[in-house]
Formats: sequence, C-alpha cells, structure tokens
Amino acid sequence: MKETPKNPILFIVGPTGAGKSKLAIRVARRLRGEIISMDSMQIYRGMDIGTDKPSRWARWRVPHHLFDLVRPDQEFSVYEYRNRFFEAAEKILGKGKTVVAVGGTGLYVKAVVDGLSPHPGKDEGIRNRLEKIAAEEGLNLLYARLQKADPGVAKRLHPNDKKRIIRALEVLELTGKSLAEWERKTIPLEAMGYGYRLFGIRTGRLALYKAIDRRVDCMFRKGMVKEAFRLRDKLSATAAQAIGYRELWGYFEGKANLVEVREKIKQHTRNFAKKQLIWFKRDSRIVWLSGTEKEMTDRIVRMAGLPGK
RNA sequence: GGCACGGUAGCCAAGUGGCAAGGCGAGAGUCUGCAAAACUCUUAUACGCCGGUUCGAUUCCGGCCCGUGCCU
Repeated sequence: MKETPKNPILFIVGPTGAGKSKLAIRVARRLRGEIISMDSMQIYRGMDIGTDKPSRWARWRVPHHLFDLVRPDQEFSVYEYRNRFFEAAEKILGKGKTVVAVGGTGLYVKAVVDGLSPHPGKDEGIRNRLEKIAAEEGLNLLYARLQKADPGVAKRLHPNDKKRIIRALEVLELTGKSLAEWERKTIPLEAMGYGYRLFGIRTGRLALYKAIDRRVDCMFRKGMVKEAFRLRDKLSATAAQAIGYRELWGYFEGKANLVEVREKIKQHTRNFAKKQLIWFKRDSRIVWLSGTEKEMTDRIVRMAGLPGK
C-alpha cells in the first residue's frame, strides 16, 4: 500500500544575522507552514534576547516549535534534538501542513538530514575516567590506545582532538564496536520516507558583519544585560558558553567594562557566523538564495513544488 | 621641570649579547550524543629614533622622541 506523500520538509539554513527567521515566517505564511527551530541555544528557556528568539508577535502569526525545550541548567544533546524534531515534524505533516525548519546549528541540521547513528549516548563515568587519564598521563596515551583499538577512527581524528578521541573510546568501551561501524547504520532523511529541500541564505560577509553589529546593539537596548544577570549561576556549562552571555560574566565580576564586552560580543558573533558559513558551504545540496526577502520566498515556494496559499 | 617605569606584528604580551615565545585578531578548514563547543592549518623581513661599546646589539652605554605614573 502506498502512503500519501508528505509535503517536503523545507530547511532554511545560514549564518546568524542573515535573516533566516523572517524569511521562514514569510515562507510558512505562504505555504501553510509551521516553523521548527534548529538552534542549539534557543532551546533554553529564558535565554530570549541573547539568542534572538522570534518575538511573540511572530510566534502568534506562525506556530513555532522546538524553542524553550529545557531549563538553561539542564543538559541536552543532538540525539534528543533529533527525536524532538521528528515528533514536531510528524505533528505538522499530519495536519497536511508544511515543515519549515530554520536554524544555524549545523550539527542539528546534519543529524536530521543525514541521520544520527544509533550508537549509545554518553557515559559520565567512562568520560570522567578518560578525562582524568588525559589530564594526568597525557592525551597521547589515549590517542595511542585508540590507534591500537580502532585505527580507522583514529586516523580521521587529530591527536589533539580530545573530545572526539574520548568519545570514540567511550563508544568502543560501551559497545565493543567502532564508531565507524555504528555510523554505517545511519539512516538519512530520504530513506525515512521524507522529501526535503535545503535552502541557504547567501550574504556578503561585510553586509553580514554589519547586520551582526546592529543586532548586538539592539540586544543591549532590549535588556540583554539584565537578562544575563538574572540567569547568572543558573546556566549549565553549555548554556553558559552562549555568545552574549559568556562575555557578560566578566562584567558582572567587575573585570570588564560594558563597552569592551559589547565589542567582544560582536566579534565573537562574527567569528561564529564565519564558522557557520564554512559548515554550510560544503553541503552541495543547499540551494543558495540571494536578493530581497520576497524574491527568496518566491524561489522557495516555487521549488517546494506546492501551490501557494 | 625632577624622578621612576615603559616603547617588540593590526592589538595584547614574553624574552635573550649570537636561530625573536605565546595569546587575540584575520584567512582557510575539520566535525556523528557538550556544537554559539572543540580541534587543525596559514598569516606578520615586529624589537621608538640617533650614536657608541662589541666579532656580533632587540638586549649593554649615552643622547633624543613618545607614553604612563609619582613628585614639585
């Protein structure tokens, strides 16, 4: 028996400050869509101004999903994200509507589109033990161990890449199988029966950097400092490293002045945008859009292969 | 005006009588359960100026210029 084909999932990716959210709303309004966020920091409740979450008004106009999933002191993972994504997507598609997935967290996009292999999650005990070995006896030891036990994975990792070396050893210890072996079981989106389209917003780097500067100034006007102050000491390690917040800790301790902090935030946001650009650049499936918001919307709607509203 | 300290790459900064650390930034990349993270590569003929000592000075000496602090 044949399933009725689902609407293709539309992904809109790009660097921070490129205007993804606004474009997504426009697209969603045209296609009877709902928005799913693909952002690793907007999942935290209360971190609103600093992560530039869509306004109430925007959320009222179009339903938004996968914002405010956890408290900022809670842990989260790509795995969990991926599950939540499909939960939300199914709900939307079930209504005959269109999923407009927007975001700049490359890893999350990848986990959804290319799949995530079914290997087990982290094991705090193993991780701590390996961390300790790395600290006391040197990372080389761990790398050497990995080279012996799993030469294939060792080869693709740099000897200084502590996080991934430990992760590879962890999976090995937990399952007796190589990470690479697990990865062969990954199921990409199309194999799951979903159609999809990837769109990226192309902007000149200078224009993007300017937009970022403006946005950071705007965040300060909206009360970024107050928001961060309220959240200080209440954030998990991951949430506390969010740009805009992590720079302010120094200010609260009297170690930096606000002007410096603001410039640092701008700079770090630019660095981040650059990394996002690099991440998405290599994905040849992405259709790159430029022009006005309306032109980009038209193009997406046309390529989505669906009638407009 | 006097005294003290300082002047090293776009910025910060260590250091030595004989190849001048590092960090930030910038550029290019990697990425499978912390990802706004982590990691990699590339990047600068940089020692304030003028003399002196020396085989050799960024380093020691003298003068000058500039900055900072203190004193009058």
